[in-house]
Amino acid sequence: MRRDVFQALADPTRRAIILMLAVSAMTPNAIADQFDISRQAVSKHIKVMSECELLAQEQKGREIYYHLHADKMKEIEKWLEQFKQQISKRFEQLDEVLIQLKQKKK
Amino acid sequence: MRRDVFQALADPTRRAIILMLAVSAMTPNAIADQFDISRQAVSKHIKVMSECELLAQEQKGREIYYHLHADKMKEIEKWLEQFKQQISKRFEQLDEVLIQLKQKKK
DNA sequence: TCATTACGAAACCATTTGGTTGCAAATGTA
DNA sequence: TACATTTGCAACCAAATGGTTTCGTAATGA
Repeated sequence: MRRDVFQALADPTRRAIILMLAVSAMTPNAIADQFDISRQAVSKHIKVMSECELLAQEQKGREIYYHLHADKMKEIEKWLEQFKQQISKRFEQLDEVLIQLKQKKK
Repeated sequence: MRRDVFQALADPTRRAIILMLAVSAMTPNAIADQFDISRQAVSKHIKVMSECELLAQEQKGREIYYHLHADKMKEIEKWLEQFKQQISKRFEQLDEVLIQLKQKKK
């Protein structure tokens, strides 16, 4: 099983859960109330996100509050930075072509 | 089948392909040469990315050059913005708690 | 004309995914 | 103590995923 933040973001339900937990920690029941799927289905999503260290749990009596480990999202940003860096290479290559065309003219 | 940019990014091979195509368009064979999997496996990844409109093809004789539709990546950035906005709400709530504590002291 | 090359499509397979229902354990409450 | 609530875990299922091999077809070049 692949377990990284990209995998966590791949499912729309998980993305919605992440946006909710970004505001404040919640219990599985409270999260499940917001969706049309079963509590257990939500629990599975929570498990996936826990496995990629996006979530931390805090037991309070019989309730478990899930907190978002927001820093993990930086991995996405890091990749996006890498992506933009590659894009800039494209333009560098274009520049080279233009320079070569210029030299041919001479 | 879910077909969005998040899905496209979920697989590490696809992420690597995207980074390559960000620099310049490539043919399926040229892409496959960079990986240990079969050309057909790469073709499947290309298909997934095409279906979520991340790729555009340009036929040149018997070769097909796949170009990256880099703008599509903005959907990821858009979601990340939304995420950060939610995170900021968390601090607004914290501020409220502090204000309430202050008022209780009086 | 004919072999080669580049590619997509199809069939197949094991594994993963996203969902379900049922159950047991732990905790809080009457 | 008895009962209700919150939760995780296991079993199960259909569909999707990521890979393979095989085949068909269109363009290239000798």
